Amino acid sequence: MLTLSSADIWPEGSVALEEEVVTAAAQAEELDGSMTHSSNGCSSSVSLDDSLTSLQWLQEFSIINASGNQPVPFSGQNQHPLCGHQRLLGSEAPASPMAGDPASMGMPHTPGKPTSAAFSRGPSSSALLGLVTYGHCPEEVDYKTNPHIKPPYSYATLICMAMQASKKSKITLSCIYKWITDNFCYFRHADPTWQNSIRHNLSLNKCFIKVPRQKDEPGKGGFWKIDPQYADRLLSGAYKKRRLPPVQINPALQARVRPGLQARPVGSLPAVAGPGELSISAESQQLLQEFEEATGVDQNWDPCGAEDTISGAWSPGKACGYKRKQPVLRRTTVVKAPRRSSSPLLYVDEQKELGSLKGDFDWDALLDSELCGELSLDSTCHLSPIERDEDLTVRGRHIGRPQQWSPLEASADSTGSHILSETQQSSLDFDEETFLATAFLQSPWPEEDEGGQDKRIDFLCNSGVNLDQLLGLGDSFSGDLSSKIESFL
DNA sequence: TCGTGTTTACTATGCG
DNA sequence: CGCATAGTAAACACGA
Repeated sequence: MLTLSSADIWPEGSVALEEEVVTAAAQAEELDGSMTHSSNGCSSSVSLDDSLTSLQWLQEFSIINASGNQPVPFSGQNQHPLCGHQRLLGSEAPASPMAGDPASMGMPHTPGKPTSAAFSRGPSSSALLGLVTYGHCPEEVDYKTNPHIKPPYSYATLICMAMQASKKSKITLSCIYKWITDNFCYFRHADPTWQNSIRHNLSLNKCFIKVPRQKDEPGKGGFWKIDPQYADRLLSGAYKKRRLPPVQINPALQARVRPGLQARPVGSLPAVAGPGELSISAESQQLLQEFEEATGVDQNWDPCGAEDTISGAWSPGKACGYKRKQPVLRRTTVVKAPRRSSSPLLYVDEQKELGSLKGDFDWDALLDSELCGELSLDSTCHLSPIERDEDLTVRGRHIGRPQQWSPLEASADSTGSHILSETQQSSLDFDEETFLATAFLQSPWPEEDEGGQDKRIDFLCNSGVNLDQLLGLGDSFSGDLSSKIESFL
């Protein structure tokens, strides 16, 4: 039994265990296809002989472990301290198993999976909410369960997060894939070309260092680690994802939600969902129609894009008005058929192979983290102090109080869904997103009740991770940011 | 065959 | 407008 502390493994931790980690990771990879272990407890002690094979390090990212054998931090509805509206936490997930993942309708649900479903309010509305989440900010979208909204993080950041989440000095490409798909539902259903982008990013980005697999190590590919000197840049948001278009909806799912839409007038919706389609209540359809009318989504919706979607050749850019030129036949005269998205199968396979997702990355927990316990995200995605009157400045940006809600928010009633204007969206700064995400990574425990605190303490006791280590994260975190967080804590 | 890794090309976006 | 960054697509090589 070997216990790894975060100081040992991330990001500049001792490399004394590196060989063990590599070997264990290789073993884990060998068993990758059978990673169906359920959590064998919440201890953060990492046992090389079993936990690495079960990727327990990912399990440790379960913030609100709402599994049936774990106390549920939240029960019922909570007035979310951040956004000032009703939201359901933790315990809601089992009650509405598919709430956050309408695209997985019919898929076996893992009871107690900490699906946060921050703004999903039931199976009928969740799909809609995914669609109407306009100008989303990460704290308003449950990326873990919302298959419609592409996370606003750059691939480099996603990779970095995966690496950091792994708590290992190096991880395999497949682990990166897995972490991303585990924690961002979007990628479970998206065209798998994002994996190409991940690989492209790993190869091209100086931040990532390839660690070749030892000769005697079985498995494919090598390991990847983050260059510590770039880690802070990544985590501090220096590597920004370019601003997102107003709406990034997974057209593959959009097509399922709105089959045959192109044959209908703009703004209209199918009255009855057919087989294999998502069932959307009339109320939800009304909301969606209102949304479309308000935002003009359909005005920008290109039926040709839908065709592309049907054929599986989709990219987020295409879905949001990116008029790609006619494909230029370069380097080859052979026009390959567009790759059909294998995401549904992928998802099925994942469910079968992986069982419960190991990489619980609960965005609700991010919201409810200690950091956010005193901060909120207003409609402009700015952090706002809740309990305090004084304003805050994060990374040079003023943090204001929530000031306005979109009209559609009211129409979304208790859903609490935020519909942000484009201007508001444009104000979304990746620094803050990364800040929050990183803050979560460092302090992923909600401070909502004793159970949560107990778990946190338990983790700290068992994992050998102290707060300083969490806050320090080597050089991966800029000092000013750390001090700000510490001041919040 | 498939996963992995590299490379090139192109386009979009944001910013000075 | 030019540059840097980022995303997408594709070709290709290599090894398990």
